[in-house]
Amino acid sequence: MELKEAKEKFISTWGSLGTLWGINKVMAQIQSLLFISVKPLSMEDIMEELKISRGNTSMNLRQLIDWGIVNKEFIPGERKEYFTTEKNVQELARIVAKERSRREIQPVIKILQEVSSIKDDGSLESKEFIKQTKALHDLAETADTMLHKVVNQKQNWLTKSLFKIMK
Amino acid sequence: MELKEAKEKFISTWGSLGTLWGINKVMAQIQSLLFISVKPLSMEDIMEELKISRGNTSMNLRQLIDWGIVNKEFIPGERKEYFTTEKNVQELARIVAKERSRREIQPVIKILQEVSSIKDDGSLESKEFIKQTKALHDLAETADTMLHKVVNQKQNWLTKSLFKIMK
DNA sequence: TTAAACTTTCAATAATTACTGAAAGTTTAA
DNA sequence: TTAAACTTTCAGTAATTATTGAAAGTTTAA
Repeated sequence: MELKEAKEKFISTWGSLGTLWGINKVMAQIQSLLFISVKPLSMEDIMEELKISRGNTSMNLRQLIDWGIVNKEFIPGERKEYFTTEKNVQELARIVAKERSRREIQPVIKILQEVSSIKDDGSLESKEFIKQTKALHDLAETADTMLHKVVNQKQNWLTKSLFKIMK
Repeated sequence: MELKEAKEKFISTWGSLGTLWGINKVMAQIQSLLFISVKPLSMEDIMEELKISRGNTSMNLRQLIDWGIVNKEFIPGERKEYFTTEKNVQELARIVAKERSRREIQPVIKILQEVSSIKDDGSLESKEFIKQTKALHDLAETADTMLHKVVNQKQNWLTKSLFKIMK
C-alpha cells in the first residue's frame, strides 16, 4: 500500500468512526487530515484535500475549535489562517473524554438523578422505576468518574502498566 | 414529579442518548421501556406506549435481540410473543461494551494496523503518517482492552472499590 | 387442512441531518 | 480610507436515515 492510498483509507475510516467519539464525519476527517500533516493547513488546503465547500470547512473547523481539538495558527507574513490539531493522542483522548462527559454524560446523570427521586407511592411500578433508574444513575456516575480518572492519569496509561494492578 | 411524567422523561432522555451507546433512538426507547417494566411486554404494548408502527417495532426489537439486550419470552397459554430486557445494569454494560467493540472498535484497529504498516519511504510525510497512525492504533487497542477488563470484572465495580488501587 | 392470530418485510414517504455557494462580514496593507 | 484577501453565515438543496402501513409470511389451535 502506498502512502497516498493509506492516507485516504485512514481519513475515510477515521471519518466514519466520528460517531464513536461523538463528532460528525467531516469534523473527524478534518481532524485526521491535520493529525497526519507535517505542517499547519489552510482552509484552502482542507477544502482541496477533502473536496468539500468553503462553508462546510468553516463550520466544521469552528466546531473543532470549540471542542478544543484544533487551533488557529498565524504564520508570519501570511494573511490567511492556518490550523493544527493536538498531535498527542493521549491529550486528544483527554480532551474528547472531558467534552463528551460535559456535553452528554453529565446532563443525563442529572436527569437520572431527578427521575429516580420521585416519591415511592407504594406501587410495584414505582418501586421498580426507582430501583432501575437509581441503578443506571450509579452506573453512569461511576463510568464517568472512571473515565476521568483513566484519562487524567499523569503516567502513560498507553504503556498498559495500569493493567498489572487490575489483574 | 409523578411516576407517569418521570417515566416519559426517562424514556425520552434515554432514547436521545442512544447514540452515546451506539444504538438508534427507538431501540433505546424500547429498551428503556422494558427496563422499567414490571412484566414482559408484547409488541402491541410497545407500539401503544411509544406510539410507533408495527413495522418499526418489529425491526427495532429484532436489532435489540441481535445485540443480545432483549429476549423473547413465551407466556403459557398466550399466542403472542413477549419481550424482556436484561435488568442488571452491569450485565447490560458488559453486553453493550462487547458488541460495540466487536462492531466498531475491532474493525478500526485492524485498519489502523494496516495503514500504519506501509513502508517508510524516507519522506517526512511517511514518517509522520506511520508515527501518528501507530500511536492511534496503540491507543485504540489499549482503550479496547481496558474496556473489556473493566466491564468483565467479576466483582462489583459499581462499588468503586477499583478506584482505591487507581489512587 | 384451514383460518385466525400473529410477525416480518419492504417500497414509499417523512424527518433529519449535512452540504453548497453566494452574499455579507471582517481584517489588513497600503 | 479603500479595496483586496480572507472568513462566516445561512437559505436552499442534497443525502441520509427513520418510519409507516399494507401485503406476504409464519405459526398454531381446532
